[in-house]
Amino acid sequence: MPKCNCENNNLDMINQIKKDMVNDEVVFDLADFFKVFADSTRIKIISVLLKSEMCVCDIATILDMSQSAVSHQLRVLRAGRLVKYRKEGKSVYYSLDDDHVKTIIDQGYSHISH
Amino acid sequence: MPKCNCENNNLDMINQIKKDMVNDEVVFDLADFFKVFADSTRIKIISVLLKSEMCVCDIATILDMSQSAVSHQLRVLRAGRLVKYRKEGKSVYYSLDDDHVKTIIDQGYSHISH
DNA sequence: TTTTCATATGAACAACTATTCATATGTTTA
DNA sequence: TAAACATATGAATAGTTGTTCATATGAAAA
Repeated sequence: MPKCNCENNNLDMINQIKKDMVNDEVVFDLADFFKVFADSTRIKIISVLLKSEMCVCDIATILDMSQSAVSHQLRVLRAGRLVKYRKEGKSVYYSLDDDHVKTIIDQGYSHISH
Repeated sequence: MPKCNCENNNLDMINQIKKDMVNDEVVFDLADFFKVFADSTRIKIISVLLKSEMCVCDIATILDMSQSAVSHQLRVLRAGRLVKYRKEGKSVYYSLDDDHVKTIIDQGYSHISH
């Protein structure tokens, strides 16, 4: 089955690892989860929400972005279950809805500042 | 400056958060870091390397992928400084090169299995 | 040295994604 | 009720990304 002759990798080991591989669907879900963090706009939105609950318009103001662009990205954050929201009058207030978010962001910072 | 009347967000607060916002370049770097995790192929490669150092060909065999596709993705992992490699004869052995990798993957799993 | 093998890489293409623009929805105020 | 406001969303577009195919590089074997 292996096409090469990497001398330290025997067939048994390869077959074992292949068998132990995580289910494809789980891997896709995990990749989708990280995709949420893989955009600078969404990271900025998360950064703002780490400081305070905030309405869409104020997020747009702080980030110098259009209301539409922010709303589209909040939709992605919602789909990823990273934010929750509450409606109050005409406004919608978003806030973080996951304990892992800060941890993951911090791990990321920790890495890039090697 | 704020275009809306979200009553609990005053101008001072908005300006303060705006001023405290992380530098754009850092945010881009952070997004780029998470982009590395935002692909199922790369997550699979990382999963394999979490178990053992491995040559390119064996990774391709385990994941049922072309050598070229794996090599291209290893390049991305290398650029993100997530893997290191050593050459031995004709083969190149890759392994994980960052303590945060397992932590971040685990955090991800922790989230998606809510 | 020539061939074979393991890996890397450039170009091309298809699929995906973020933003913009226009508009819809739903709430409050006049 | 009509107008104004805050947010959401669909369509279109530009930019990005992952894979394939062909080929290059570099090392070992014949």
